[in-house]
Amino acid sequence: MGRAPCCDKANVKKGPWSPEEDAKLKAYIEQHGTGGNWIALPQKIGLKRCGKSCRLRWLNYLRPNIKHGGFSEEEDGIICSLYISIGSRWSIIAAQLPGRTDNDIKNYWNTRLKKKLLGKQQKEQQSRRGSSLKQDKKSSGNGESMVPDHNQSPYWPQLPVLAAPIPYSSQEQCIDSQDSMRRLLIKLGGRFCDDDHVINDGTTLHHFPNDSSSADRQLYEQTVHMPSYSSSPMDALNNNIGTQFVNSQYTVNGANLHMLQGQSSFSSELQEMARSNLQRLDGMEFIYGEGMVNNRAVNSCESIGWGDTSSLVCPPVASEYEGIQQQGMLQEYAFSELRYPGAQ
DNA sequence: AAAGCTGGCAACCGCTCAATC
DNA sequence: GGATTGAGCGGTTGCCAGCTT
Repeated sequence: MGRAPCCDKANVKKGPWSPEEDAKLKAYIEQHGTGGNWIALPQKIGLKRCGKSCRLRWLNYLRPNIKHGGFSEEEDGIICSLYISIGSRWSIIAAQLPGRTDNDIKNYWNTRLKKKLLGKQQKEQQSRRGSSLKQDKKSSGNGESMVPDHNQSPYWPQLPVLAAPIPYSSQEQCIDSQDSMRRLLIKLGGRFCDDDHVINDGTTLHHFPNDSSSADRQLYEQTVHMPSYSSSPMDALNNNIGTQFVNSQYTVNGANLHMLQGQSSFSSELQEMARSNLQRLDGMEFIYGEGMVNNRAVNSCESIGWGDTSSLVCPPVASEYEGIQQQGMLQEYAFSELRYPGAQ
């Protein structure tokens, strides 16, 4: 019954690998292969290491043709595209970058790429804010802005764009989702404005007085904010990926939260990121609730493993990953190009 | 020059899933 | 069919080098 124990944890060396250990492991694997059994490997070689540790060392460092550091713009683009499409599935992302390991990519994303993108976003926001302030001054003329002061607080313009275009099945759900939405916004590093009725389309700010008729607002939201999905949200996502959200803005009806129009490409990336990772982001549960995913109802309490979610994300990447073919890659490149024009 | 801080990276930990008994 | 283990994966931690004060 069962198999032999993995390793004697007390007799196992931890910490950095010595050149001698590296040499032993490399020489053995190059000559004999792993034999399909990592656990037995260290004993055969005479290494006081856990099999897991050997495997990791080989895969991340000793394996031939491993590249370290020096990520190109092209690789950046691929990583971003895939991260946004499938989330932090580093092994899958690594498989698209020959010579790169999942650990390397993970570290690169966490330490550099994420900051790089955030920095880019902040720059764009600042310049946009600068130009819109000029416009405000011009258009208001008398110095009285249509925009309430609170909208100029630092909390307002940095709101990340979040897509929540999935129709709610009930008003209650929508209202109950406020906390989830807040948590998500915080998690994504964004800020939100609690003030009612204020909508920012990226260039002008519209203020709905409290006594605005709901019909007016509904019309406004229908014509400007809410994209309509013909079948399912995810169909739309798949069909319009990379284009639709940039030009969309949303209000969450009754939720007192407002999504800003694509203030930057990175904002829409976060949108996508949020959409494709909903089941893994705390606070995203509000999006699905009992909503539809690819035309099937999803119970909000159901735990959805990644293995079950192939239908939720970009098909070429998530559902048929094993053979990501050129078609898939081309899609990713196109997607990337939309967000990083000229980056490749 | 030294102490403290920060960022990058290697390695470990803990979990899930598949394979095996 | 259930128990156990191995493989693989993503998240986290700890160390170290470089930078700042």
